[in-house]
Amino acid sequence: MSQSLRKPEIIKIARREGRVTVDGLVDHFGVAPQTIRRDLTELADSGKLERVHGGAVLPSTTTNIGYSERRALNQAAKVDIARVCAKQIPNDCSVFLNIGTTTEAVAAELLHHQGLLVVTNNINIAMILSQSPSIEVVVTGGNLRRSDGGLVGDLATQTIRQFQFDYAVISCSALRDTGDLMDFDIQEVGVSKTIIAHSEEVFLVADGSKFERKAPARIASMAQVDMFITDRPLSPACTRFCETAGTRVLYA
Amino acid sequence: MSQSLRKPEIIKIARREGRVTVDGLVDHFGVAPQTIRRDLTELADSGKLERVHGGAVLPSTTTNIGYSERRALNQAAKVDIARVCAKQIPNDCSVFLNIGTTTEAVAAELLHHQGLLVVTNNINIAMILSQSPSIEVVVTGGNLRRSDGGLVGDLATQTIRQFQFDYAVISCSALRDTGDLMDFDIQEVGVSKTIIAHSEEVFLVADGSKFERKAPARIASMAQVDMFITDRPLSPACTRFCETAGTRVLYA
DNA sequence: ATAAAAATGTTCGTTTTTGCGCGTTTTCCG
DNA sequence: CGGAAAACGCGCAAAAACGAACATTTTTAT
Repeated sequence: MSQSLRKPEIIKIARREGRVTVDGLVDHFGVAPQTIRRDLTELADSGKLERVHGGAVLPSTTTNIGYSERRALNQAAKVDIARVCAKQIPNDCSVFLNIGTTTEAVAAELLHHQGLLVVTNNINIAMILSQSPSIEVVVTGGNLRRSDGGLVGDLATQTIRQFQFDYAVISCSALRDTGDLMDFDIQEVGVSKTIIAHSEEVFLVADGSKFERKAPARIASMAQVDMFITDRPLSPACTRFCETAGTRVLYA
Repeated sequence: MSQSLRKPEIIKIARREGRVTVDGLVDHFGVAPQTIRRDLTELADSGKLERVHGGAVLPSTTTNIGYSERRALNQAAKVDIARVCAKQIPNDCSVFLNIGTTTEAVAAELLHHQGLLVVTNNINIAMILSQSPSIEVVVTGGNLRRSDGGLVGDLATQTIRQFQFDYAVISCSALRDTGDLMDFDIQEVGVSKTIIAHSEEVFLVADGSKFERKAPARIASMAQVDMFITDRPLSPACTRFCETAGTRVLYA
């Protein structure tokens, strides 16, 4: 099959966004629609994508709708945050990535790092990183949570306890002005706490919408986070809290 | 800059950007396009890059292609075997599925069972089974093997040791007439041995072509297998061995 | 210092890719 | 239901990229 420089990037975009449009790709690459159609047709023939009118989608009927919709939500912000986060991580070190669509975006941005050992309890991240030959991927055990591909429970914490990570990239369901990281799932909280305890540097990635959400279980305080990467300016109260706690804040 | 210095840098750029263009490299190094083409051709010949029109990309797709091609191989036989195997597994029990394309087919056939607890060290199986709301999926930890989505190593065996399964469905790389199950990967052997030790009933699924293959590492003897599901009649020697050992043989 | 060897640049014919016109199919909306 | 608009695929010509052969420069060895 003939190859093209564009095809790998089309797949990458499709993986990130869940779908691609002919028009969008025309703008992105600056080529004629016909050319994009040819690419999409060939990618569909080889099974990498599934052709639809106006573009193409991932062939994975597996990922459930709720999840892929959530993934698309605020995607642009997530990618920006992920890019900034990935820049903070050097080559040749060990990294933990936990559950979350933003951490998945970080995984995609890490694909071209070298000599990484990445441990994750997110099966989607494992699939993303398996593309790279220069990244060693370790998956924690655990109960598979259908809703988001996360591995949770005692098996997950057991595995994490056997490592000491250079960097941990974590996410959360909600954030409070008081500087508390909150989550919906109590099992996930146990995992996150263990991750923080076993990492030298903790990075929190979360877009601004997390401040508008509520969740019942407390994971940790921002004081335990070394760097917080987000997209919108924090509230004055939260800014003050981070300053006092010594948490660096980066804006994407 | 001499050639010896250019090639490593091309690879470095390719790793960082995911792709390189002839034009881009011409600008970067200030040499003629033909020189860059020669470099790229040689890098492609040595497998470091994959040549495409206008430049080159990382050869990451190669492993996936190899896998998807292998998956297609003998697919009809695998599905038949999988169907027979799935019929032998009741509802409401615990099952282990290990690495292998045939076991993946078994996973697909199990989708309509109820009340199963399935443990697996195969990430593809986890993805397949996550479609079913009535199956509890547990993934073992381990190092992700890019070639087939398998999780191997000490973490995997550690996890398995914490369970006792009603049924184990295992596969192997090759079979010998002497009734030995063989595998290519020594790490996988450790996992398989542990599975057998922690299961009440062991099912072996393997199509007939496995008898024509060779593999270096011995997993176990057929005597430790309770049921062997295959598609072609066994050799007389092997049939006799199974009778003596009390292994039931089913044909799909 | 000098000649052989290796690497690079140049030219040119060939192959691959791309863009455009146009008729057909699909989707959208009244 | 039906027509308009968008999207699609096909064939062909132009453009870009390619590889081979040969000239030229740089490096290496004696």
